Amino acid sequence: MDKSFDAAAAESRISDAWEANGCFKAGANAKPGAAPYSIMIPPPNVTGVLHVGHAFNNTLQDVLIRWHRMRGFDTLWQPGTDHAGIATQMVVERELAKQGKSRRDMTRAEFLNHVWAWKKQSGGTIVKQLKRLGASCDWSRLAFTMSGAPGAPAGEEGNFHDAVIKVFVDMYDKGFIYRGKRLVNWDPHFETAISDLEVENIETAGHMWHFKYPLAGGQTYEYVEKDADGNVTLSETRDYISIATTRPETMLGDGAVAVHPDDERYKPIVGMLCEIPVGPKQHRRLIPIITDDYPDPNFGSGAVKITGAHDFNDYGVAKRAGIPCYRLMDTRAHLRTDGAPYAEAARIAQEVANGARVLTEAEADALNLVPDHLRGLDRYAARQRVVDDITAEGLAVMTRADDPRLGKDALKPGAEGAETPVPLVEAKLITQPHGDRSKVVIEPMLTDQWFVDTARIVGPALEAVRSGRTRIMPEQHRKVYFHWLENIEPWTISRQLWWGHQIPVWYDADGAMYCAPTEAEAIAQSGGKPLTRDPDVLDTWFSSGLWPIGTLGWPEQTPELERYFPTSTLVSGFDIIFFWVARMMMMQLAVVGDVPFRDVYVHALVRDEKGRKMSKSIGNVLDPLELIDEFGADALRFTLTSMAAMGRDLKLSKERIAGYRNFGTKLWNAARFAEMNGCKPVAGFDPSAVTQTVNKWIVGETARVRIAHDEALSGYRFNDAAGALYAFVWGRVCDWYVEFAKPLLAEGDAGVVAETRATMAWVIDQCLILLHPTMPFITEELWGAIAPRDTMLVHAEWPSYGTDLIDAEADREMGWVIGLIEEIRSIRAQMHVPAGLKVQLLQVEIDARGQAAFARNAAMIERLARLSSVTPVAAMPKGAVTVAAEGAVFGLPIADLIDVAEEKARLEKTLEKLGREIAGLKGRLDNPKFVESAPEDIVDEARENLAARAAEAEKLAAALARLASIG
RNA sequence: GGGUGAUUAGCUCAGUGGUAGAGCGCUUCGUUCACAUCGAAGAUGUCGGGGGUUCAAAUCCCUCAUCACCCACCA
Repeated sequence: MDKSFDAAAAESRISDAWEANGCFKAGANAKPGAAPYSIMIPPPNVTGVLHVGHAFNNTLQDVLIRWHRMRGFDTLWQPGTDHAGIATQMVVERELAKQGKSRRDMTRAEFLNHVWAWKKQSGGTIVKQLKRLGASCDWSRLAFTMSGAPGAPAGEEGNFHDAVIKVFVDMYDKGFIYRGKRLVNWDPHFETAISDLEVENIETAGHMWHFKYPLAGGQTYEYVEKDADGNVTLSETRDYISIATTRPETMLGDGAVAVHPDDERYKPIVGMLCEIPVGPKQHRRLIPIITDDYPDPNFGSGAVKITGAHDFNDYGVAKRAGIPCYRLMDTRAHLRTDGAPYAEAARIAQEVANGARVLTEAEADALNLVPDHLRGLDRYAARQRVVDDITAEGLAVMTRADDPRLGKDALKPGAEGAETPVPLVEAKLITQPHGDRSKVVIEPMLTDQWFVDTARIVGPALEAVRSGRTRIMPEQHRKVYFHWLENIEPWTISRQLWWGHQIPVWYDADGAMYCAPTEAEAIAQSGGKPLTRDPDVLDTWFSSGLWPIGTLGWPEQTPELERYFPTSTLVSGFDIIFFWVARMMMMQLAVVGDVPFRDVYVHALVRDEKGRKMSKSIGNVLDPLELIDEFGADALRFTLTSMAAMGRDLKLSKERIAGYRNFGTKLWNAARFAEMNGCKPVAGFDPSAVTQTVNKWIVGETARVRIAHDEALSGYRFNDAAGALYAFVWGRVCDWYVEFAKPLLAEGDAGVVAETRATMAWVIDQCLILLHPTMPFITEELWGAIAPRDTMLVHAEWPSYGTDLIDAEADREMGWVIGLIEEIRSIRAQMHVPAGLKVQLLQVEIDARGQAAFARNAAMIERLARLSSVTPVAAMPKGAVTVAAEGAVFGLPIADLIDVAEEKARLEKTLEKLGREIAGLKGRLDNPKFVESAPEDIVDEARENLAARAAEAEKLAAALARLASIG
């Protein structure tokens, strides 16, 4: 065997062997009559490359799957990828752009061919990367959320598309899906609607302008402001109403100005008309001043302009008050260029405002109220023009340059100075919605879209978690889940993209809708009319919401669906609880009436060592593949598993991974030691039949760690499971058992040597088995290297031994031996005894139990404490250092080597510490309430502790006294 | 504006009622035949502040402070 594990060389070889032997296939290694255990992989984007988050998520899944597989469950880990509508279309369009091509120059079918071609070429990347991590998915079942879609090339067959379409049609028929013109989040970059969840609200520096809307016909009113006590603080005659806005360009689409019904300041003018201070003077529009509960009298001027087509709040007000919504922008958020010239549109709008005319929604939408000189401008360019125009006209509200409201980032055109009036433009932090993919500011847009009426299917999803039919762990995420579902809004599912599942709805010439799985059926429904299909596709999450049943063959009642659904565990990051987990719950319950999974384990985010989210722009991204290259997949996996404490973000650093790489090397060398000492696995070895104390002890320790590991993993406490294994392998097996075994193997009689070899081989095997779920590669390699085996380690039998292997007497004895060795080592180090020098141990007094323990383990103690001999003496000689152990006193005659003062200091320090402990224990035991109320075992433990500490203190006090007599 | 979580050794973090641990780092020593990707020994903590419950609090409750994240329509 080499000195260390060559991960780079071994990993691909081992991976190939696992796959070649079908080790990961559904049901592989299942015991007869085994219970199913299934996990659905969160499908990574087909465009994706493996990042640390994937590595984390999939490591945890693999640990669970490998553990269950070894335990003989009928396992399925279902892999696959997601077509990721927007993300993929974005990538392919970018690729096309490099070749000077654009989607707009080709037909839909042509573009989709490009996407499929791209998917074929690079869609397998992430799958290969998952394999490098060691993910033991049943790769023969690799699924894709667009398989079987029309236009899919050979090799992309499957029925996922059919399942998605069937669900859409069913939900449409039940009325769970509807179409309507609504204000939706519009991404001007991708030119599509997106759902609420795809919007990120980001606080950005912005401005709030204050403008005057003149009252129609030069009317005036007395504007009165009062303080909280009702004292008048301002009273003046005004011919305008002051409006504050962060988006002046939307003034063009105003349909009204709203004030709160209780706002005394504006009561005189409610019902009047005021003028929008933009556009050609001769066609300036007048709009009504209305009341609504929405305006907050304490914010801004208390008056809000109502632009129903470009603001969600305004939309609500407009709907309530019957104010028309005038759309100002096109799909790119440029001001509209279509429709009649401004003069004509403004005239019609004015008739509406005057109450002389009523527009239908469609008529209002067709009206382009953008003044001619602003048409075609980008929204931000338009904003500047509008502000300039109004300011030039003198309709900006003026204030003094030292007005604190202006803030340091306020726009202050013209002269500076406190006495100089400037337009009131407040510098303000504005929370603005951004597209999570495009990063551009979202424009609320009035468009026709498809929606899932989530309120109608949310009930069962709430109930399933409330009742515990599906468990969400850690518990805190239940609240998040409940909160979101209890306040759920309709889900916008249509996207104005080409890559995705096209909505199965057709329209006839009159606009009547026909929803059917195929065009032929839609035509039949219509009675044979010519139809055109809705061009939109479905939100990616609509199809991934069907991932559990879709991958198992639904709507066919396949054996896999029968066997593995509902799935056992879902492992997901908290960031997609709403996007994915909640929607899978709702949709599976709505479609097949059952929960998609029993347990949901929600893990945290991986961050960099400074706790920042990893992002390309910061440049702090750790590439898992590079980490695997550098440290091996096992090291990365063990690190992630060790850090997977529930509910907390984890900060990943290379140092930590290096530490666990070293752990692998440690294991490797323990196995190497075993090999070099002829420790071969013995068929039929019975761990309960060993006779040597040290062997009994390590067998018991092995049982302990198996129990601890399994309990931890059953509760999804991955870090505890990994920690227990680490402490056992390094802290018990390597630090002690291997060292104990050395003298036995070198000097023991034939029987002892044979038993120790067999035990050592067994212990190493147990280490490999127990570590395999977290460190599959190195353990598989060692498994094969140690001996010829019937099966690969991936299919080895998981042990079930329990506490019956723990021998209390062996435990106690080895605890005593280890304690004694540590004590002697500690004294040697503190007294500066040269490490290589062997010293004599004097046995001053020892009870029968200690005598026996010492005798059985003398060779080990001598070796590990570096003793030259052990000599019984009648009394502690002068100059010997006292070594106190339970039931015994030893001495180290190292007088000529030590400094009396130093030894005195050592004893005093130890005594002081003991004294504190004794005082604490005494204090508790002297308190009658403690003895009465505390559990018996706690009290007993305290008593035993006190006795042991007191005995030790006594011995050390004696030693100190003796030392004083010398000095 | 709501909500959730965090605050423990120099750093990163475990620890859900019994008197505080790990890894890394640090100090000293070590070429003992598995391993220097190692070994031995060691130092370092008013467990964020304050109050309460309890025989007993890092742990439960209240409060304050700071930080992080999520959700949210203040023009």
